[in-house]
Amino acid sequence: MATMHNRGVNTPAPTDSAAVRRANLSLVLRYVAAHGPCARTEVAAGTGLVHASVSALVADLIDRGLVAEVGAASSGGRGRPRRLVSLVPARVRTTAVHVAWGYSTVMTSDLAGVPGLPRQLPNSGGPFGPVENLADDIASAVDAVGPPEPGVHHGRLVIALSGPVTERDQDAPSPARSASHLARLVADRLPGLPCPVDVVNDAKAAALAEYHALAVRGGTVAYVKSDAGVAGALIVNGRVFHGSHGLAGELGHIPVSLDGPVCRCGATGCLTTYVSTRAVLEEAGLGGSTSPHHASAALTELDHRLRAGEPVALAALNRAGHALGAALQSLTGVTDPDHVVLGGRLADWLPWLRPGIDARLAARRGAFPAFSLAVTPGTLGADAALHGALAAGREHVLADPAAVPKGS
Amino acid sequence: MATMHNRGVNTPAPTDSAAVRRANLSLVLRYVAAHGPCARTEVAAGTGLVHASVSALVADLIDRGLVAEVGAASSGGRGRPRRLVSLVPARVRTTAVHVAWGYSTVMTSDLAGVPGLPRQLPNSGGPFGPVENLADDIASAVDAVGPPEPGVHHGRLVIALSGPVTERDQDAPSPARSASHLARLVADRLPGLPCPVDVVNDAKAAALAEYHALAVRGGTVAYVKSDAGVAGALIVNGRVFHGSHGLAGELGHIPVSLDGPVCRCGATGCLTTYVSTRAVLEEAGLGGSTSPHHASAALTELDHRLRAGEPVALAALNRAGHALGAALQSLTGVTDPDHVVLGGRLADWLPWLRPGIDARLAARRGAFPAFSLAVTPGTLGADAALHGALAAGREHVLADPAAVPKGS
DNA sequence: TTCTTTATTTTCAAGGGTTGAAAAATTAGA
DNA sequence: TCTAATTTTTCAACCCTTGAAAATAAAGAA
Repeated sequence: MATMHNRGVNTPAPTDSAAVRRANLSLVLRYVAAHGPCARTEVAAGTGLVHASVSALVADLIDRGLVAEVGAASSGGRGRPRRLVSLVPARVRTTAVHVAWGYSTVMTSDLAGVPGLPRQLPNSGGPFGPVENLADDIASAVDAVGPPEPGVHHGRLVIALSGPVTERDQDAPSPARSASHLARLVADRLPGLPCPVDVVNDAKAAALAEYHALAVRGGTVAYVKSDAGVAGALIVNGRVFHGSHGLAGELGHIPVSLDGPVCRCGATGCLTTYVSTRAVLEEAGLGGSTSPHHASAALTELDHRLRAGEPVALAALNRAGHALGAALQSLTGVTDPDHVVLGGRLADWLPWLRPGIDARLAARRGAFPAFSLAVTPGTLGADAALHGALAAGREHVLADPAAVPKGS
Repeated sequence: MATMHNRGVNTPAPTDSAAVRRANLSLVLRYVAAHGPCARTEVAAGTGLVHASVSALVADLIDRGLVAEVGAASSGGRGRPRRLVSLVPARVRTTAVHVAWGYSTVMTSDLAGVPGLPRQLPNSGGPFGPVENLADDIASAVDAVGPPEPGVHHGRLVIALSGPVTERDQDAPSPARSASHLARLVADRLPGLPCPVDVVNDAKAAALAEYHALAVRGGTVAYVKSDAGVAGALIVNGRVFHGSHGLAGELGHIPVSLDGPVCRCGATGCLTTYVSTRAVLEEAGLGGSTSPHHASAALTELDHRLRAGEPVALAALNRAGHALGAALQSLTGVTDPDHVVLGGRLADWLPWLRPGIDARLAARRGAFPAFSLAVTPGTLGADAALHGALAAGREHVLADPAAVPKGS
């Protein structure tokens, strides 16, 4: 009797020559994308591939429209002039949708990462509503930007979301709220757009975007933001680190003190109780109302008072800074990043938070000579999640150019 | 003028058919190692490779002596009987050395992970001495177990070490104390053993060993131990996670409280000040002397008092348990592991630590339904680092069987 | 102007890898 | 003794990279 064994989920798939082609196509495309117009010789030297291979690979990429010749360039000396090839950014369009409470935002980008203008449109609810409504909202947002022009390949639709639909199916509260189910619902509503649909967590997407904005290669980068809630994510070697249940990098409920305020989560001394917008506003004497409108006005008022040097406001931020510093101390002890990016309100507040952060990290700096940790404000503002979703979409094309069809 | 571009450190190397062969050889070897004697058909079904490929790959592995036919096995029905192939564990020997203060321990293992008896021998110092002495000690430890028998391939010599020689060159305090320099010194002293030499951190090696002992696949596992000092490591998908400066997982200096005792590192409220052996002994009224002999006696005495229900001793452990629980709360918030293994003294103390740990983690369990975190004692005791070093050595062979030479 | 030199790109045979189909091997049952 | 069934091996076909040789194209020299 023949025993049929299926490969386990963690068993790698067999490798064949197609995988080799994929990897080398990706290598060449990334090189051209990163180094601008360049000759085949330069690509060969930069990638370690041989001239002959580069010729074939570039020809393949030209067939797929991802790369084009942009004329010759005599390099000073004699000899056959170099024929420069360059990325064709417009060949691939990536679309990202971010669903918030009351409105959705949609944005596209080309392969070079140049984004189109973001478009906002009202929706029927938020990420916490029925999943069918969610799919409707996403589909109409995508419809609003219209179909891609002929000859433009639609690479991927990426949905940035926070709420009960999670990035990985195994973390979803129920099968109906799994990423794959939402993706299928959206795809069904967009029959004219036959492209893969991904769901990413919005905080993780924002982290990825800020990581790319740093323009560092590799390393470990942590991202912490505070808006409605405190969230965060960890980027390791350019990829989101999920952890076992998709909760890695979520610093909101890190304990800062053994006996701090009681958090909504039930624990005591969570970071959230020190640095959330609500906590800071209350500590500054500006709390009381929960309406979004009032909160916005209160934030403006807080900013005025901070700039005016009002002692109560300064004390509130100082308290938050020390708490955040302690959290970063924990973060550093566990994951040893070299960079922390602060997003949301934390980016605006950083000047007033920094003394507390530095005080907490000073000891560590002294004890470990090799230790270094840069703490900087995020540069992308509220659109960070959208930009990250677009970057995730582009990454798929760069990693597997063979998925873009050949022929004009 | 031709511009020569070298590939950047993070740029992947080009892929070729040799890489394909390597990957598939590894796939087949891992399958045979994990599933015991099995027929080629079974390997094909389990790996996704085609019969023809499996035949060729198995023949290659037989050539290298890593696998052998172990006779036929009629599978009940009619048809040509299956010819079972099995791992040949004795084909490869891996050696690990652990250097401690005053003595070194050396152990070997075959490819199946069955270890030889550990051997201890006195050395001229510890990991903090001159690197030349370190190399001498390691070389004489390896000499003590003798050369491998003819026909046995020596896969790798792995050195488990804690101290100023770090696992990665970039984390070393000076070039003279880099892992590659030590490896070269050791290799020079062992001219008869032409095999690669690796240096791994002993806490990280112990973490890897405990991970393998759990027999889980993938996931995120954290390891924390307390002996002379508090250390730890993080295993992600079966590999050590280093972080940016090789300090990831080092929980010793996580802040547990904003205003705790002052630590030697300069910060306040570090985990070390609550759970280190010294701190617990002092808290239990058994501190005072720093001699190793006295500490050992004090630990035995502490154990007696704990079992007798002595209130001061119980209080000391309770304090440590709550601190450790808070640290695990931080750990969970940052990296979201599904398993924490406690090593060293912590494994012995776990029964008395658990109430504090559980109290701290209870809130988190309630807030995140999907959250789960098992906390278990390590099962490998003091030899964990050696076992981990051996596992790291075996992993190299399993990942690249082509490095083992062909021919008997 | 023509020839030589130089640098880039393409072409081509060779070698290694996987694959699918056919052939060979081997045993149980008719 | 023959047939069916199952496993293993063989073999031609195809894909990919590689190294060397050929083709291409411009600058400088005669």
